[in-house]
Amino acid sequence: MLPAAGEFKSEPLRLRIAAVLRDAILDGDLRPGTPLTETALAEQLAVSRAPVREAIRILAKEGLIDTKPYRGSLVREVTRRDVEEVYGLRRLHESFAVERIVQRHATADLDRLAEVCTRMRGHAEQGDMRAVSVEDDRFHRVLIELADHELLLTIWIQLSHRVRQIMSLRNLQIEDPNRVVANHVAIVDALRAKDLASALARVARHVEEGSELVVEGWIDAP
Amino acid sequence: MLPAAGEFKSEPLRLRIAAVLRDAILDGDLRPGTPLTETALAEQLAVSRAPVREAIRILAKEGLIDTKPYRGSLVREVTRRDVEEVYGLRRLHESFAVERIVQRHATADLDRLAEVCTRMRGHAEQGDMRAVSVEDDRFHRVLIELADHELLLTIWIQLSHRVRQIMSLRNLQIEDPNRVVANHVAIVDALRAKDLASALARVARHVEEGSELVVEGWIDAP
DNA sequence: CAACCGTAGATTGTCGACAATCGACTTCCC
DNA sequence: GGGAAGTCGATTGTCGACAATCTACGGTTG
Repeated sequence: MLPAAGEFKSEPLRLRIAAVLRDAILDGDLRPGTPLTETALAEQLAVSRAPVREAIRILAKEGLIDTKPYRGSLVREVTRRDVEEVYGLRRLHESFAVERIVQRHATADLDRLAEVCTRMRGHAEQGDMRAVSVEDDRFHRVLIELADHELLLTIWIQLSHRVRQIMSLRNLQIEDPNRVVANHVAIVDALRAKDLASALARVARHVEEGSELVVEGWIDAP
Repeated sequence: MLPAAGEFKSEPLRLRIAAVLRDAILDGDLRPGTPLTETALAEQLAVSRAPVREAIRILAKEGLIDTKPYRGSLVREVTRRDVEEVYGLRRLHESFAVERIVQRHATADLDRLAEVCTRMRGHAEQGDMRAVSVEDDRFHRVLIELADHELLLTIWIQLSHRVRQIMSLRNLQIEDPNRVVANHVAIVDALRAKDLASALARVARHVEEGSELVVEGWIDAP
């Protein structure tokens, strides 16, 4: 098997740098408040300031970094309000996706969701919580994709980044994996049955649960 | 009266350039398909390529410009699908805002909306359709602001840009100004009465009308 | 001692030059 | 005449240097 095209013709530097920084932020390696100075990063990464600068701009647009003119950038603080807003919009957009899926009779594509569920169940049975949450992410990503709405997808991607960051900052996996699997299966079932009301309710409930789990006891930085 | 602070300490160049280009695109002066080369723009604006480059990146993130690595940028084409997607999300987000406004008992702030309506009515009576649509924009912007949701607002701003571009590309003002005013007043009334169902229906209807008016007869570039 | 001014250090903002890449055109060979 | 390799112009990608700006600190003055 030949390597993917992306391996040879490397992406522009700024995108690779942005990806590195993004992962570091989203995984909590760069905690909120950490200053990001162009010069220092450029030196560390052994590149010039130009691509670093552009990477920072990209992440700023994604809401991961705060930048003040002539003063520098730092990893954005995540307040309780941010968490509530992110989850609120997440619920809104997932509901929208569900509506469209039911309307568009995309029942055939639902197999993609079902596949994710079975993989998730496998990991759950083996107690691999890490893998479960990866499939969890994928599930919701696929759900949005099935809505067949480009603009929705781009907004969703931003939101999902924020969600990932929030989860890493509050690294608790106290959820019951079997329950998580059951929740997702229930959503697929409702979609298969084209039961819009039920699907909406289950999605809303699911997001709500996650939100409560995270918001509860969230402490804002002073 | 002293000049505003912004007059003295000028914003970073990239932002001013981005603003200029954005206005040009949104007003239809730069039509979709127009190539934007960094060198040419830099020369025209008598600046270096760096800030021009950043401005282009900003607009690319906003979905106004398409960029291909090493190939250049051009004003993004707007397809019928784009129009449908933009209006679909616009409706979604305005509905969300209405829900929050009713929930949060923000009835006092509704005066801000009422003010916009009266200004709009004034312009309508004088037949100044241009001014009416400016107030129209402001109305929906204020509506979103009243939802008191920062993330929603940032997404909305992007959406409103796209809406503005779409309107300029299809410069028809065949709407009856008095009808437009009445629609907005009706929304405020429903909000005042805390009649969520009615407010949602009226907003949805309003957006739908605008959408139909624009989508109808939209021709995609080949 | 307090308030103010000015300066120093750090950081971003802007610039011009060079390198890398892409797509189209040309040319060469069959 | 057709196909493929090579080349060329245009454009972006990257770089290092210099300028502009901000804040904090320290000195000065009443």
